[in-house]
Amino acid sequence: MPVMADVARIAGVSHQTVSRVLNHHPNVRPATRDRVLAAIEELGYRRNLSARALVTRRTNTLGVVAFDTTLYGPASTLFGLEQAARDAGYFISIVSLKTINRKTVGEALDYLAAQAVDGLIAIAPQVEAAAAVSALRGNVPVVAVEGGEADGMPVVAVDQVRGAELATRHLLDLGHRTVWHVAGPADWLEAEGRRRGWRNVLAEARIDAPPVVEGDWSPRAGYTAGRRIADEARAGRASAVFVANDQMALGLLRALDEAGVRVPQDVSIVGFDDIPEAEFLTPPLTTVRQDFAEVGRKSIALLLDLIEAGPQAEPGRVVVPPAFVIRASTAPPRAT
Amino acid sequence: MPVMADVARIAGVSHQTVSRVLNHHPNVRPATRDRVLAAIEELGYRRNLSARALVTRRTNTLGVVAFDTTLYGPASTLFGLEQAARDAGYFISIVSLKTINRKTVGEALDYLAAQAVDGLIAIAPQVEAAAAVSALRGNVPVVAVEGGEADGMPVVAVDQVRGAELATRHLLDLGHRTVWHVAGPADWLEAEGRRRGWRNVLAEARIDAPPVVEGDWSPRAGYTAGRRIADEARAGRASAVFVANDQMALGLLRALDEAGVRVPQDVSIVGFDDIPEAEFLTPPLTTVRQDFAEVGRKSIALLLDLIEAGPQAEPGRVVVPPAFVIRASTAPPRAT
DNA sequence: GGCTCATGTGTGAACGTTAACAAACCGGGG
DNA sequence: CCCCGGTTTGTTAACGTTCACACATGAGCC
Repeated sequence: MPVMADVARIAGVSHQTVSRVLNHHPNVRPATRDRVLAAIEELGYRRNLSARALVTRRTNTLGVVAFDTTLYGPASTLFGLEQAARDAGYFISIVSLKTINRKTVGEALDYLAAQAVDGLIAIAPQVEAAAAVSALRGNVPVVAVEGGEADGMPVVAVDQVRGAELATRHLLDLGHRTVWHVAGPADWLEAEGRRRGWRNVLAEARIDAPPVVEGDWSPRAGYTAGRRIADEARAGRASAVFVANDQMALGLLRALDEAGVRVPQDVSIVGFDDIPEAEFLTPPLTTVRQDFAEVGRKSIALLLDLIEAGPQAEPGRVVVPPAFVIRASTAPPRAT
Repeated sequence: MPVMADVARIAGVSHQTVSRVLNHHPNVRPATRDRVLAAIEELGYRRNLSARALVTRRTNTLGVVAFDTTLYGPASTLFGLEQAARDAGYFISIVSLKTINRKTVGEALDYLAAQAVDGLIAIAPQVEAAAAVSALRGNVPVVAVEGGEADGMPVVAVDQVRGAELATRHLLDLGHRTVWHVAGPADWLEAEGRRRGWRNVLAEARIDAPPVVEGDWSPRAGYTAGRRIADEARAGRASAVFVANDQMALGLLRALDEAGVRVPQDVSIVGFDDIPEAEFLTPPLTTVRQDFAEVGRKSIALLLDLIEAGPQAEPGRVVVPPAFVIRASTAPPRAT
């Protein structure tokens, strides 16, 4: 493998001049630059990033701590993150956690610290995760994705509350007397936001909120919730449900079908996420779309700002608006 | 940040001894080792990987080239890969491609080469992708995941043919006269394998294969295929379908439902992948499960072997068996 | 013509680690 | 007592970059 000195020899300059060309230093005569570039081309030279990192103390690598990257949301965010980082000339190193607690988060940060990442993105959807990252980060800049406002960490997130409000209001506007809610796990920030948005709208409309049906995001939880909802529907107490994510909505749809409760004739359903499957469920699901790719891009942009600006930059919170997608799982109630 | 020399001073040894302790060199007196370890602990010292990489010429980083990591399969494989690499003390650098062709693959490999990765995993599900990677890799060891036997690259893959055979045979065993197939894109290796398995079983049973219905993995394609299948079913020509993946099966289910074709009474459906949603579709989907995590682990293991062994290692092909999961979308035909 | 100043280029020394070699130490056998 | 081999430790020189500085060169000005 050729090194800088080889290029320098071929181009008839010093290695320092080669370095200057590579780093786009202004004070290089065009003719010289061309000679160097030609030599680089000729030798197929690539600079050694380890050597560079050693002296500049920057690795050009960003660390990402994520949780269950198998789910559509995190996977899409990751994709956006990776894309944006690459465009910005950064490398990305990912740690996917199976469980989130202080210990696993600590190990993840250790692992990334070992790599001397220049910055950190924490996909920290749980209250505890955000806190753990905040507590354990050294003095690396950190951006939280979908995190809370915890401890002055800058945050990039979809406006969950607004999304939930759109969903709930849509159901009320259709004429439903009230809206049930199948929620995500209580310690997830997104679940909390969606719950709040739902509650906001009901409160505003002076409607007593039905009890929250707890779930864990999984289709199975949605199925279990669906049996409960089916009972309520048959008793005439439920005609509209806002489900905290599409996967649960899918399970719920299954349970309602089993119970002979028709959607949307008997019960209207709204989901959250707009997974690729949503459009092809039976019936096609009305849902709230999150632009995960945009979240990824915004996060990288914010993190790079932070790295440039140094620690004096103020936290800030970047919010990405959700979109509401109306399909066939919602309709006016039968007996208006 | 403390460096090796600082640790050495505190421990009263030379930096070289510190290095030896860190690298588990045998010839260090236990007492000395303990002193060094204590000093490391005291200072919170971590070694600088850039400096290490500079002199050892190994970055301890593995590159992964992937395609659409938003899908369940690739995302799960990635997760397994990441897990396994971390366990083995390696870092992972990922490039997710939006489109696969020689140019994009070339850029991806360039990007990873810039990082001087020690080895490469190519999630190369398309014929062309595998070829591109094979052609453009330098002399880095490469393992293809779900790739073809192209050009002597070692491959780790789920046995697609066998999975398809299990699915098709199951339908025939139930008494169906023939089995239709909704296939994936022709240039995907997995699609090809599943198609072959389906054809094998029909040929073995001396049944003329119905025309292949082409799809592109998406729920939408499944929906389109479903309208076709519904027509065939009403005409009494189709009572069983093997769909090349679960997402398409989902869309197909939707189309059949719309057309008033009942599953499994009128038509039996088998999918492929066992996505988390499969169990909660209406009806719960009989499908072929792929152990993506295992694929990830096996790939890393194979790649590390290759890195150790050097280029003389023979290619080899590691096959992960699929599992067949029977649920409620398959039944004997109505008129036996 | 000599001075200043900007521009372009080269020289040497880091950066923090590992590798190669050398030296010191220790116990045992002659 | 001395030499020999193995174990343990230290010294020095890489690895390939960038940074700080010094040195040319040439233009512009008095």
